[in-house]
Amino acid sequence: MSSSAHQLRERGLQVTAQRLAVLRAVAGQPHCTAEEVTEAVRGEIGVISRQAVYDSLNLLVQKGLLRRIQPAGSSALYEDRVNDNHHHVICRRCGETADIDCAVGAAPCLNASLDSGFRIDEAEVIYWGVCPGCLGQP
Amino acid sequence: MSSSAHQLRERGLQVTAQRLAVLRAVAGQPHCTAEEVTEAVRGEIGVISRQAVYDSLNLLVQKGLLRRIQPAGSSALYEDRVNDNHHHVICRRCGETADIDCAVGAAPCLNASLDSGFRIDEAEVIYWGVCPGCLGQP
DNA sequence: GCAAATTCTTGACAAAGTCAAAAATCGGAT
DNA sequence: ATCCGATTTTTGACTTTGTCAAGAATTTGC
Repeated sequence: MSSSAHQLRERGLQVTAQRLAVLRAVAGQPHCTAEEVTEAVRGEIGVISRQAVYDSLNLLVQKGLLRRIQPAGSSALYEDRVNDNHHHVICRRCGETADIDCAVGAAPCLNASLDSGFRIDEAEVIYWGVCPGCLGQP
Repeated sequence: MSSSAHQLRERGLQVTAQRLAVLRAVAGQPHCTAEEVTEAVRGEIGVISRQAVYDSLNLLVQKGLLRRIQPAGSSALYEDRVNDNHHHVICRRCGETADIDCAVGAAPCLNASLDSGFRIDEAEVIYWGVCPGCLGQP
């Protein structure tokens, strides 16, 4: 099995109620903000400090258990879909964020950059548009 | 001709020393921050308020004279290359940002999103890696 | 169960940007 | 050329998102 506790231990991290609750919060609400995580965790384990939320999120992102996206005009969002090269569509009107699988393949557009001199390790793609809900109300 | 002043008037905007200086600042230093714009403008016309910088940048972005990119972990950057579908590479170590033309074509990856229900109008791509300069010093 | 290391809490702080109202400037009409 | 209304800029407080640092609490290997 691969419980959250186990995943933490595997990476040399201590298992704490806060971290477990943060992981659950993100799993339960993909594309959530740090603030939404805080609220969800408080609903579950009572209290958590803002700093613990940020520490946990940063650490979990760094250890590869969570992924952070940071779209223009919004605070950072977190999700637990990791290592699967998907991208995001964001609604310009309501900010709704959805996952999207890139049709180009496993490494979208990575061939674009051969002559830049950079050693590139990630291509991040964000699509901007209007979501189905907002399309209905012009 | 298409001077900056002319471009402003075309869009129904008044021509002010501040706006012209902001446009020149961004043209002279692509991928600059609002703060760098402020410094450049102050060097040129003496004083400008922070609010005027933000107002101008926002307005010019909205009117299509500038483009804003907002990479994770950095403040917003502005550039005057507009309407030409280029993307960006950012160095994870020093933050250097360079332009890059997408090899995929004029509308990169836009086909990815047919089944999302979103009406997509832009695909924003940011490549993350290490720049030539930083590669030399490990 | 204990000690050392890690983690959490608390509270101050920082950066980036926005809000609102008053002052100044721009530009078309006289 | 000047005036007046509309737009733009200044000023200064405020908000949001996140970080820093030090001490208290928790976790975990022994």
